[in-house]
Amino acid sequence: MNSPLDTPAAGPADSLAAGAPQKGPAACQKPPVVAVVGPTATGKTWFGVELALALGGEVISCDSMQIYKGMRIGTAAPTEQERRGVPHHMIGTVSPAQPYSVADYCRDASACIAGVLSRGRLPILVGGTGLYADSLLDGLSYPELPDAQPLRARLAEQARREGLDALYRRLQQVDPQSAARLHQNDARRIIRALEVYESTGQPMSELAQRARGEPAYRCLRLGLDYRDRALLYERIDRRVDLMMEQGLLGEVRALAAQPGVQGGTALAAIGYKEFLPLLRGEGSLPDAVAAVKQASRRYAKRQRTWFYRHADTHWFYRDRQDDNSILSQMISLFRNTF
RNA sequence: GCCUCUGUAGCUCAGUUGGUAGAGCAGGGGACUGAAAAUCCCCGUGUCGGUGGUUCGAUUCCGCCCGGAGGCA
Repeated sequence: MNSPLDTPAAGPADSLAAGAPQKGPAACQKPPVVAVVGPTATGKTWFGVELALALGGEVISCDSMQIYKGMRIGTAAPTEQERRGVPHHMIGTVSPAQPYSVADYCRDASACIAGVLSRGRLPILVGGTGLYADSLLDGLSYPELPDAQPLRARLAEQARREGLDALYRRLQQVDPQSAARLHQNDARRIIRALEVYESTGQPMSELAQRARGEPAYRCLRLGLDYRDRALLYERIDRRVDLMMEQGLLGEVRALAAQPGVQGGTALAAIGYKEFLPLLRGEGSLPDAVAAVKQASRRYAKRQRTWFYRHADTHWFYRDRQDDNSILSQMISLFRNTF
């Protein structure tokens, strides 16, 4: 078999398959996963590939937008060249006309991870969608529920007619715990909580408690970031300019022209939604490009907030250390962990 | 050279009939359990261009200086 198991560089899968000594008593029960997280444009893709090459791994994308077909440029999904022969999963696998949710992601990504492990390789989760990463890695379970779309549409319509506070008051009666947790303006979550109640007959707060499962993997979380925020913002700006050179506008046009994508999740992606007015003949190209850069900066900030609250993440700052030393630290961290 | 307008938060500007100031945007912080690149919450002290004067008190009125815009020669 010509797997990385044969190479001395092979890591976790190696120790798993060969039954090498583990740290900790329960360590050998759960398979290892390395996760590379952080804000956009911090170099997650590059480090993911480097780690895969060094440790005998395959990359599993953890990105709510890279999952869609036909969004390569705007989502900065890795090209064949950037992948350098490392298999990548969960990129461009779903039609942009199709809704896709965390639950779908957890199901599909777990299957992917199982496949990677069965090949004796290390699964490396790479991406910036915090909800997806935590749901998968912390073992949140999403039980099968009936399709919520019609109910959701009905509730949204009701909010438009009677006002959101009507829905909020209803939630206060039906699921006071969730209502207390949610802000009265957070339409998205209020509707979601009512959805859960209507379709299951149980308050979301109770279901969520029961859905808190055991993590399925032993996970090493690696975070990438810049200490100097201005530096990251410069990188974001440059990357957006590069996307324009690569033909982002054409990609948006092609995507928007497909049947069934209007109003869907895919077109809500940063780098796409900002060009929609332009396609209708409103606004200027420079303004749209500036809007993409700004939305990306804000997104990076939200991602940072999300990932920083996870205490067991090892952070690396690319403006403090050179990439090779970060990489070798990551690798030795990996060897000490598994 | 003369005349007019203008200089207030990172940017665009408002305002104080003289009691040291506030909006939008930018930015910052936070939340997040089936749309998450989504959705939502909170956060505004800055030599009011500089310097003299009038005044109990000037960012506000007056003089001069410096910067910007326009007009006339």
